Amino acid sequence: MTRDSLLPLLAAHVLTHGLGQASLRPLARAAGTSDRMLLYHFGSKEALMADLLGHIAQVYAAALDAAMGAERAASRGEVVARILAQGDAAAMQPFLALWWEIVAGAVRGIASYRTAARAMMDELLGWLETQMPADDPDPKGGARYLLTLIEGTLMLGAIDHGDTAHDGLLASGLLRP
Amino acid sequence: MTRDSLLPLLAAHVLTHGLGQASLRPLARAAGTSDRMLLYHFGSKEALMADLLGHIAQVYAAALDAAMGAERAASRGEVVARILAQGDAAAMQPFLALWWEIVAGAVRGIASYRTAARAMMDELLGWLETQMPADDPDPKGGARYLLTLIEGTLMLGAIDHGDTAHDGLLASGLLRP
DNA sequence: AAGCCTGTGTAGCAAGTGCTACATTTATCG
DNA sequence: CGATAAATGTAGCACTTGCTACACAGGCTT
Repeated sequence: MTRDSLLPLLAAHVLTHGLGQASLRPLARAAGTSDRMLLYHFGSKEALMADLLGHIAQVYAAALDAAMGAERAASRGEVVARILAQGDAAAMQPFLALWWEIVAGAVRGIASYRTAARAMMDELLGWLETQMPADDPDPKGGARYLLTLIEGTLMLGAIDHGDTAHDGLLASGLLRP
Repeated sequence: MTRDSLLPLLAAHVLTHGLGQASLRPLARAAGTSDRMLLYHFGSKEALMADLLGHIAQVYAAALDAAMGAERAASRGEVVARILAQGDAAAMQPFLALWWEIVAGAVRGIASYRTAARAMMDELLGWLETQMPADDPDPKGGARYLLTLIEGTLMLGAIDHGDTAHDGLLASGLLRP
């Protein structure tokens, strides 16, 4: 059991149960080892969480790569629709649920959370830029505009205000009814 | 020490220290009482949190009321600028920091968090509608559009991507450079 | 073969968690 | 005043938290 072979098991547990349940003994159980060994491999819980969040950010990046469509979208609205469909996919749900815990931790100043949040958002923004329509007049600014809208939509969806966000997107003119 | 006189003290502690540190003994210390008495007044920690989050939602609503400008904005961009300036205000920072913990809890299915999140977002949306320009062609949809943008901006700001959001707002055409 | 480093199990510690039992004070009402 | 109820203090329980001390195996080099 090396450190690298443990990370996927730990990530799986955190993705389904959340960061609140991420204490050493449950994590160890999920990875088939003991709290003693987790500390042996990672040094401390803080270091473990840093490694783990880093690993999760990598997995997220890989998931985005895998989801990257071959051909570009024809309009900004199509980009938004594609990404939101992507966000609704079952495979992305655990990431979304985890995301808000990471944001909350980042705001509270926990360094590893900040790092993971930045990494995941950089990844998403980069991906978004590649997805912009070929004839977009301002792909860079447009990607940032869409990212802001998308994140707002995801947040509203997370608190049962999905309809609000949907109506907002309709009013933006990006989506057709 | 009645239940209602305790709530502001508890809210103050939670607003500055976060929900992660909200265990009975620290809360009791902040309110000048004992864990024993908190349970006596609220019945259980779960009930306490429900009451507390409800109270915080009320305080938030009051803060929004107090911040409501007298005259309407002239354009959607001005509405966004006003609200973001409002969000940057020191008085709102504790609410913002708490907000993401509430969202994270809501996503994990904790009922009282969901309720508080809904209440606060309903309040903000209602406030936003009153702030829309008088000549806006679609105040209701527009408010939802702006809400989505604003929440996305706040989230990006929370993870050091404030510049990204700002560029996005510029690209949206709502804000002038 | 002797020693040593890496990996692992067992047991435990001090602190903190929500909550409870019991006793006691304080206030209210007949 | 005396009784009854509401409010509070003191101790503690069973459990979880991150982390550590100690022992002990197995394979490695010399």
